[in-house]
Amino acid sequence: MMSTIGKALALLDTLSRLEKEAGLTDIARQCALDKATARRFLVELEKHGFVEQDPDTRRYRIGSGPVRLARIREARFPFLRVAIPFIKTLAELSTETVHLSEFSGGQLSTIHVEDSPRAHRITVDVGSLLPFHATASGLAFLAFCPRVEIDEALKKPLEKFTDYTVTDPQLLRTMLDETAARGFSIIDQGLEAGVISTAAPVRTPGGRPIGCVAIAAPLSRTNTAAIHEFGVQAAAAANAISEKYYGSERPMGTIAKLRRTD
Amino acid sequence: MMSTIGKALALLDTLSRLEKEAGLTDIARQCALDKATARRFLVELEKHGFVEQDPDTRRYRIGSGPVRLARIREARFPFLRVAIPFIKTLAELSTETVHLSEFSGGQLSTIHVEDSPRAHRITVDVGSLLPFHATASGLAFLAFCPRVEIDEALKKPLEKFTDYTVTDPQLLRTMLDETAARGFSIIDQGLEAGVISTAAPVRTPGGRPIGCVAIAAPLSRTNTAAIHEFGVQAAAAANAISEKYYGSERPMGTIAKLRRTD
DNA sequence: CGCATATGGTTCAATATGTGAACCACAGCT
DNA sequence: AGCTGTGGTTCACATATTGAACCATATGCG
Repeated sequence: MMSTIGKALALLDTLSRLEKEAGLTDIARQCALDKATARRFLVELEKHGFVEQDPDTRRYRIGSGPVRLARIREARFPFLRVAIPFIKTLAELSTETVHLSEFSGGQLSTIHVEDSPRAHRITVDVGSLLPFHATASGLAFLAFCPRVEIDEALKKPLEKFTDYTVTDPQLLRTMLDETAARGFSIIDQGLEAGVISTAAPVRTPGGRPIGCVAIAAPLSRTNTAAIHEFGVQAAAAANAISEKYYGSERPMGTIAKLRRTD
Repeated sequence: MMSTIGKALALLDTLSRLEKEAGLTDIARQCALDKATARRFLVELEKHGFVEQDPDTRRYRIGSGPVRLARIREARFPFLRVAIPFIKTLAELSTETVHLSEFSGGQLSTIHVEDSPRAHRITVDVGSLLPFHATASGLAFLAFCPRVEIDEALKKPLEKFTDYTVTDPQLLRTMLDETAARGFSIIDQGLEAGVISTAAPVRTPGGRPIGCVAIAAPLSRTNTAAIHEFGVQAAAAANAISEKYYGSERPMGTIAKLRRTD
């Protein structure tokens, strides 16, 4: 069974996914918890500032506790601060929307977006989740994970978001192999029709992916060559971030050759 | 006894206070938990991205889970975004250090600071905690809280930070009354010698304080008139933030008259 | 080298802790 | 009046949490 802590954090998570503040009954239902249990959790979380209850409406929302922790985390581990300049440059270079994701709590979520300067562009919301099998980021992340984690990810039911979403584990495996070999992933309309994306992982010196740099473009104005160029650029940016972030430790195997020779 | 959730969140909190990443034994000791318990918590927290374990050093640090939540919180409840311009303006106007605090988890903590442009200035760290009885912010916050919460706050042992720190509950009560009547608080060297501060609460339309705007100045270059002027400015800023933040709902009683007539 | 003492991590019986059906109290609606 | 929806509370029962004692490994040291 899931621990109490796990349940409480899951509650926080669902509360964060809700469109807006929610009432006790709602929250309990959404989390599949008893009303009494949900309330005990909420009270406990509130004591520590992780949730707040509006004194008027009595509805609950995420509190400012996480904000405090986030500031400390960012101060010690300034992933965003390091990565954003590269993302910005990449957005200018590619003239397409570039977004950065981070792996956290078993999910890959968008942590920064630089919009394409063009009028016709892809928009991505900060905070949105990126399914492993249906997005370039997901694929790029998974491709550099240990075998076990790939197996586990592909074991779960894979949602079909568009007519083009690949849900066959076997086919996904070959796509992952290609991604690993190439250093970047390409997904054609996996999550949304009309969008093609490419992504490459930011990795620790040990080679573990911690997030991805992705470029998303309207399918209508791209071709194979352009996508490959984007992929190379994304890989270069991801690699540059990894290096800058972790200092100039050993430049990590497989993907190193992809660094642009500039 | 404290709930499991409480203990886990307390662990997160102490982990956040530690200067850097910490090992299992350290963490267990700091949180007064058994090693086994601490580890179970850490594992559980890690599953949800609230802590990370460095794969090499095996030490633990705050994870990126809180960052996700914080972004969502700030998107829905953009306190900082709304408040910062006012804080900036106030810093320019007063030429002293201005800081913004927020109530969370039973504590008042600093969430933003605009430094004085002067060389000789007070510095305040983002994240630092503001004791209710010894800071202008604490006093301003408490002064507009319901009686019960004042009683509770004054019941706790009150630390004496400097020779000037007021720790007598009775005297503090009269100071709170003055603060409530005036709309802003003044604390003379309550937390640090040589520093005088004034603060005013940001409040919900219902009148509940959610945080404070405070101005901190070196005692040596201020006088009664200047401090009062700062107080009025802080109250005006706090009020402006409250209004902007909560829309133009009813301008909330007591403090309304303090809005600057500009 | 061997012994001592750190560290991170694991086990399992005892019990403190969390659980949830049933329970209020209140508010809005018919 | 009743009905139905909230938020919130209680308490006997069940189970998740606890921590002393336990590894395994690593570092320090005479």
